[in-house]
Amino acid sequence: MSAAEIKQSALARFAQDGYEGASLKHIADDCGIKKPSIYAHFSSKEDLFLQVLADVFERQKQRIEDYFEEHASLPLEAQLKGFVVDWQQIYERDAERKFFLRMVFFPPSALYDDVMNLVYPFLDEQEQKLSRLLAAGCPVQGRIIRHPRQAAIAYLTLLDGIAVEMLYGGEARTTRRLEAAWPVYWSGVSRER
Amino acid sequence: MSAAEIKQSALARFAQDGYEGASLKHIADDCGIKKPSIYAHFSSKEDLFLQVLADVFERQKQRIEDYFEEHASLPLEAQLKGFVVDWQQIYERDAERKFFLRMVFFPPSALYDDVMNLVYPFLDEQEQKLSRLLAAGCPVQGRIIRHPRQAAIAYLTLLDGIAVEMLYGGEARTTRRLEAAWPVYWSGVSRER
DNA sequence: ATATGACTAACGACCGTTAGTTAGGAGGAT
DNA sequence: ATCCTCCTAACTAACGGTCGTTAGTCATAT
Repeated sequence: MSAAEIKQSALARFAQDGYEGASLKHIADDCGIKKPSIYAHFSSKEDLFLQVLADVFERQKQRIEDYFEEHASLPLEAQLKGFVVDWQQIYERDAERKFFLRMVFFPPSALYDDVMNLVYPFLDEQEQKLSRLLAAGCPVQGRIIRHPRQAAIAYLTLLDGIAVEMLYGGEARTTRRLEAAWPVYWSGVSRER
Repeated sequence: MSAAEIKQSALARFAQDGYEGASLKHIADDCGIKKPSIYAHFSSKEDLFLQVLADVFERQKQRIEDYFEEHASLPLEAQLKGFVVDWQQIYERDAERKFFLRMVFFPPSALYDDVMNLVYPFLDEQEQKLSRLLAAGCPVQGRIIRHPRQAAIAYLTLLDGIAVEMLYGGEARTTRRLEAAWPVYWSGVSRER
């Protein structure tokens, strides 16, 4: 049994039941060991949680970076919409996103500061990156008719709206929402109709 | 001490700490009684929670209804944007919204079905009402260039995106998000630029 | 020989809950 | 008016269970 396997089980439990709702016994059961064995790898529940949290944020950052690097040659609209689709597809089979969203929206109140010290820089960086992307992809006579920052904020709003539906709506409802909201967003920020 | 006061304290605690994270002791302390006294009014923690939940959904429904009735004479855009603003302003001083959003997004896993039996009908009704509003407000040669249902879904997506920012972003960030995203939405669904 | 990572046993604290008690107020009968 | 009764809503004490955590032990592999 490795620390990585424990973190994986913990991730799933934290995502499903929250920090307070997830017990070390459940986590231990999930990966086939006894509760005190966790303490051979982590000094406390809090320690386990914070390590999972840091890992998730790191991977999340990496994944976003990878996506936009891989699809840099696509037209801007395809890049942006594809990112949401990609996000959705991974989410379906990935407790990581649920954990991520849960901790961003409702961090355990005992660890509020620890969580938010990761969340705020992450969101700011994401907004800046998007602003640059929107500004760079559409120079002087480009298609975007909004200020890049405004288009970025609106995009993040859309992203969150989709994310919310992911949390409880299932795949069909999420797709429906994306297909309805994307054209509205795109025609709202671009010259196209 | 009345049952209503206990429910109010419970609401605040459930909103802040979640179902599992909120203990009866905390709730009792908040309203100045001892823990077992809660059982004079509620048969269990679950009972208390479910009563709070039902109340919140009832009031939420009522509030939405009242808003659109009061502002029925306004132009459609003002009605729709005003609703978001109204929502935001009430939220600032109201644990009720936080509770509502928390339970919609991350219901306690032990009571998942009870919560979702309230959530799904609520959301469906809201979508239908919005569709009717958008369809009725903009007949044949109206301003909306989208199918009413599509405009409604996109509106709900916007609403959720704003709600997310309310949860952790504070008032300033929420306003910034609304001011950025609203024009994008409106020009995306209407003839106006 | 030493270190790792499992284990069992048990700790104190807190959880939701129940039992049993008590103060206070309402209503009715004398 | 006063007594008696009943009900309500609070209380203290304590229950069994689970929580996170620690101590101590033991097999395995380096």
